[in-house]
Parts: sequence; C-alpha cells; structure tokens
Amino acid sequence: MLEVPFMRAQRERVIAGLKTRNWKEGDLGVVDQIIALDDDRKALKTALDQANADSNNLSKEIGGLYKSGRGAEAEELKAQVGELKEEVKRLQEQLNDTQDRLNELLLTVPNVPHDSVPAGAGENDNEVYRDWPAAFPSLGPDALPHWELARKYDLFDLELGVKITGAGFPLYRGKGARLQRALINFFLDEAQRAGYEEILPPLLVNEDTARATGQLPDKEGQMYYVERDNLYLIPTAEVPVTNVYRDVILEESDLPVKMTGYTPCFRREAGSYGSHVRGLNRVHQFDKVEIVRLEHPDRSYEALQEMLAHVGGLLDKLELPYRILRLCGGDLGFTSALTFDFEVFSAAQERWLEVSSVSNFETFQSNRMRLRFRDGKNTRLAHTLNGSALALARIVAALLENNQSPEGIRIPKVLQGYTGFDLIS
RNA sequence: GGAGAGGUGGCCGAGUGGUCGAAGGCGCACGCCUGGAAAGCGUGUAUACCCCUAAAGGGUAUCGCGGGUUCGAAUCCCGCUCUCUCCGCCA
Repeated sequence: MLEVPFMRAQRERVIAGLKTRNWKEGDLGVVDQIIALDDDRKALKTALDQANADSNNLSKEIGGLYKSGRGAEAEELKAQVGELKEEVKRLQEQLNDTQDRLNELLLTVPNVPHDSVPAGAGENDNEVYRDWPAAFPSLGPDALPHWELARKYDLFDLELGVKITGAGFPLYRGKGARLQRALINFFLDEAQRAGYEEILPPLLVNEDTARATGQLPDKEGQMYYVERDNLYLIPTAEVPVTNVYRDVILEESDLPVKMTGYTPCFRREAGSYGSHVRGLNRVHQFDKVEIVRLEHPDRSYEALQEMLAHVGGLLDKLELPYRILRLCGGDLGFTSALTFDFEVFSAAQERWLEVSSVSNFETFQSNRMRLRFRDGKNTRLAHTLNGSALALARIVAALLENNQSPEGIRIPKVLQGYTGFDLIS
C-alpha cells in the first residue's frame, strides 16, 4: 500500500494516478479522507503520549514516596494516576479505531501508475511496446490446435485431469511430461546464469504472507484456500519468494537481491469459461519459473529493463514469435506501477497468448511487508519487482502449434539437450 | 495425535514487581596503539510513531501476540501462537 506521507506530498499525483486507472470522480475523495484520518491519528498520538508520560512520572514519584515512608501522599497521587489511566484507555481506543479505519482505506488504494502508463479502459487499450518484426510461422491447411496435437501424440490429457481432479488440471505424460520438465530446467538454468539465486519455496502460504504481496485482500477469490489450516495455495512463486524478505532491513550493499523459483501455480480463475480457454490456454494449475528482484529505488526501472531483456532472450532462444505490451491504466494490476506483458503467437489458433508479466511494484509491496534497507542513518523501503520467466502451459501450447509439420513437432535446439529428443512424432 | 519445556536486542545469554530499551559476552563500526596486522584499550551499536526542527533535541510504545492484576510488569494471571524434546503415526 501507499505511504501516507507520500500521499500528502504527492496528493495530485496520487489522484491523477487513480484517474489513469479509471476511477470515478466520486471515489477520488478517499485520498483526502486518508489524509484527514491521519491528521486525527497524529493528534490522538500526541495526546496519548502526553498522558502516558504524565502517568509514568507520577508512578515514579509514588515509588519514591513509599520508599521514604510517606504513604499518605502516595495514596493521593494514586487517585491522579487513576484518572490519567482512564484517559489513556480512552485515547488508546480512539487511536486504535482511527488506525483501523485508516488501514482499511489504505488497502483500497492501488499503486500509482508510472508516468509512462497509457490511459485506457481494459486490455484492448494496452500499448504495443515492441511488436514482432518478422513473419509468423506459416502452417499448412491441416495445422492442428495444441489440444488436438496433444491427443495425436499423447502429450497431455485433460479428460484424465478431470477424472482425477476436475476441469483445468492437465495431466502430462510421456514426451509431454518430459518437455515440461525440460522447460523448467532450461528456465532455471538461464535464470541462474543471469545471477538469480534459486529458491524452492513452500506451495502453501499463511495469511500474513498473502497479504504482504497484495493477494489479500485484493484477490482473495483467485486463490485456493485450505480452511482447516488457514493456508492458501500459491497463485505464483512471487508470493513465497518475495516474502523471504518480509520484515527485513537490508544493508544498501546487499542490493540488488535477485531470486528465482520454480513452482506450480494454482488459480481458481473463477468465472472464466468458454472456447478461448480450451486446452492449455487457461488452467487452474500450471508450472512457472519466476524471477524476483529487490532493488534500490534509483535503480528499479533499469532493473525492469534487464528483466525484459532476460524474458525476451528466453523467447528468442525458444524461437517463438512474441510481442511486448505496456499495460494501460485499466488493465494494470492493483499493486503494480508499471507492467509489461509478453505474448507469444500461437500459430494454429492464430492468437496471442500471455506468457509473462513483468512488473515494478516500487514500494507498494515493500511497505506492506516492511522490507527496508539502510540509507545512511535512516531506513528506506526497497523496490520489489518480479516477472514470469516463464509460464509453461501456454509456452507449450505455442511450441506445439508453431513447430508442427507433417513429420511431427520439432523441438527447439536449445531444449534438445534437456528433452533428449528433437522431434515428437 | 499424546506428554513436557521454552520464546529477551544482529547472535549468545542474564534478568521473578520500580531507577530495565534491558547486565555480560560475541559480532559490527569508529578511534588509540602498530611499519602493517593481530591482540589490547576506548567509544558507539534496535525499530516504529509523535512533538519540535535548519541542525540538535524531547516524548511514547515495543522483551512471541492479545487481554488482565497493580500507582508501577520483561518479571504475576488468562487466552492465543510459534519453536524444541520425548512418544505415536508416516514419505
């Protein structure tokens, strides 16, 4: 969430940011409500501190009086402390109440979009940041979508997934399973080469963790929830990996921190059905390698560019046609200041599929998780960033479709060492 | 799942009602010493918030979390939570 001092200092910018996100005029008042509540909070805090100080001083006096045998005088002071205690209690309750309302409001305010974020209502208004400059793979007239190819070569089985679990839980087998594992290893190796430390995190997280990265309360309905133990299945490795540094104060020289992690990801995707979610286009469980960075505020946008280059490099090596979108205000995630999406062209469906989302959250997450670094005598919130590098299910869909031919499905050269075969036939 | 023990500062570890944000040690930083280093000596070393502010300074809270007793709680009481040990179960 945003910091109140920031909202005070940059009031106009925060409001402009909400407008970029298509907030209605009538809802913009929340900014001033927050500032007013914070004024109340400060006044209450000052009064409470004073009452506590008075009471502490009196208590010390009482101690002294008892020691010197002047019990009667002590009794008088006790009455005074009693009154002060009443006041402390009252002020404390008011302060807690104000603080709670303030936090509640703060949780409703999304991150301020970066200056470069275009206005727009939704995904159709996203800006094409880098288009695919070359031709798309030309497939013959009998090209098949990936779910048909999967059936033909026995690569994954959605019906079996339904039998075992339910819709949207694919079961990979044979060369399909092998391809999956090859991609995971390839992505992790590439991340490691780029200097990211590999993390293999828990797949279930507690409430504090889910709140820190912004899944709670914003996206509660998107996560699978284990009620009995009050735990959530992770929707992305971002959640447990970023939380490694929750409540941590880093030395400035520790920055940047670069981490990568492979995990399955679980998403309820409530309400999305229809022909466009066929096959692997949208599933409840998929594999993903994520990269996460903690950065000095002065360097975070440079880091974002490095991450774009990394993800682009992966797609180049996989020989997949892709484009990069800069998300508009209407499509930008709640916690993000700037997000670039990568989409690969899946040639048989003739559709763009989102395979990566690379974002700078600036201090929005670090404020929630109290992730700081030492800046001289002070502590300062670090910037957090993350990106998919890469999400598997849709990569597999595109690979299968784009590389098909009458002979079979060609495996990109870079993967052949991982798969152990160069053709699925 | 059953039984027991315990959560104190970056780490170890004292502290059973007052002057304790907390002894001592380690670590770290700076200074002295040295040709340089080690050792030694000295000084310093939590976080958040509030007031004031040019800087400085002052105040409040925090000894797992929440509540209670008391003029006063790290210390006493209650609830919760986490960790460890033993037993059981188990990949």
